Amino acid sequence: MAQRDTRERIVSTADLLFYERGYEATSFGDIASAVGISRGNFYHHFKTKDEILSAVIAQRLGDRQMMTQRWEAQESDPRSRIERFIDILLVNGEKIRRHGCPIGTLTSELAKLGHAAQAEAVHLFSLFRDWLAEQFARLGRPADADELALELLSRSQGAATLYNAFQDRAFLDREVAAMKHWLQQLAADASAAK
Amino acid sequence: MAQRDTRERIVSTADLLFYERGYEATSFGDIASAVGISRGNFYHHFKTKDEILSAVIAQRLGDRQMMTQRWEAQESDPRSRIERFIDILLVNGEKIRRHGCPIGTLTSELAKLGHAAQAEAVHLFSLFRDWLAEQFARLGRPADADELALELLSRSQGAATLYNAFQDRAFLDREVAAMKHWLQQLAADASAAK
DNA sequence: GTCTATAGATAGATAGAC
DNA sequence: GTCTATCTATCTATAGAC
Repeated sequence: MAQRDTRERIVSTADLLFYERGYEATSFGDIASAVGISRGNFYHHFKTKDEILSAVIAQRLGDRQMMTQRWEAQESDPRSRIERFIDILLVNGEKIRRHGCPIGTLTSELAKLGHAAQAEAVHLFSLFRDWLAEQFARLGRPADADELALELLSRSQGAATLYNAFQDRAFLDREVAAMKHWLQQLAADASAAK
Repeated sequence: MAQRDTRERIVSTADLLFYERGYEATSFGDIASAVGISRGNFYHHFKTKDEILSAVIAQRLGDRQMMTQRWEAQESDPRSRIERFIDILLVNGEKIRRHGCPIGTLTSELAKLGHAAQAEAVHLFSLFRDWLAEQFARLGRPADADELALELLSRSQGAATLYNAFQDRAFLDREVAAMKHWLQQLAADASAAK
């Protein structure tokens, strides 16, 4: 299955380069030389640049879905699961400092390009939005679970953007602490209401 | 002063196109045809693409500085001034829905490109950061004025990014209301401490 | 100060040998 | 399935006529 291997290597390499340099700024030649194949071979696997973008987004969707499933398996209570989401900012801190959030920056770029795949990229946000909403509902906030999910997504996006701009680690740590404190208050209020 | 006019038209047009399509995706030809001049004439005013980017950032800096000065002239108390900042999200709502925040998206793109002008673009954030910090200090929070300024900047960035992605006006309105409520609490706490 | 013409590099994409 | 060679379009940038 050498074909399958090459295809996967192309997608993984494109995923990384699209994140680090941006979609528009990454050429077929960049990807081909990074994978170690010729441009001609490249076109045997993907006919257009749009095709590889779709494959990259699909891979990211799969990755993130596995991530949330792992959190569900490892953490039993919704608050701990949501904390795992917040911790992405710390776990991927160095990457975010250099290249921003891989979901937010891709979505923004595709929106500007008027690219058809923008809707697919937004699915990446929707995946976390829906998963977080489910956790907030279980935490005792079924009525405004979706609003809380969007609010947390929004805060993490803002933190990623400003950390990328200012590169101020103290700011990132404060934002993470603030989100966890906000989450703790929600959990405490929910317990008191019972 | 036909030269000066042409130069200004180039900068204004580039400013708009860089915002709507992104810096990398906008070519000299795009700018030249939008202005209504030839590509050759273009190079009489700007020798490289980097030069025009610097001019665009400088113009945005001037615009935003005038904006904050206008807010200072029109609003006497710091809380009203900070509210004017929050209101940008509503005033420019339609543009943000389609193209995101002009400062956040430019900074992110330049960071990915490893572009030298990224530092200049971050100055745009710093301008608002410093101005907001001054207002928070006057509001009675001199000790953590800069932290509060970054927190508000962060929230507005997150709101802009998610509004651009989901295009959900109700979400944007909720975020604006939440920021104003947070500001009101800060002002009330500051008054009580006196 | 504005234009046309064009260089030189690189982009996405294709054809065909092996 | 991988390669080389090549096409066409477009990009940034320059030269020189008017």
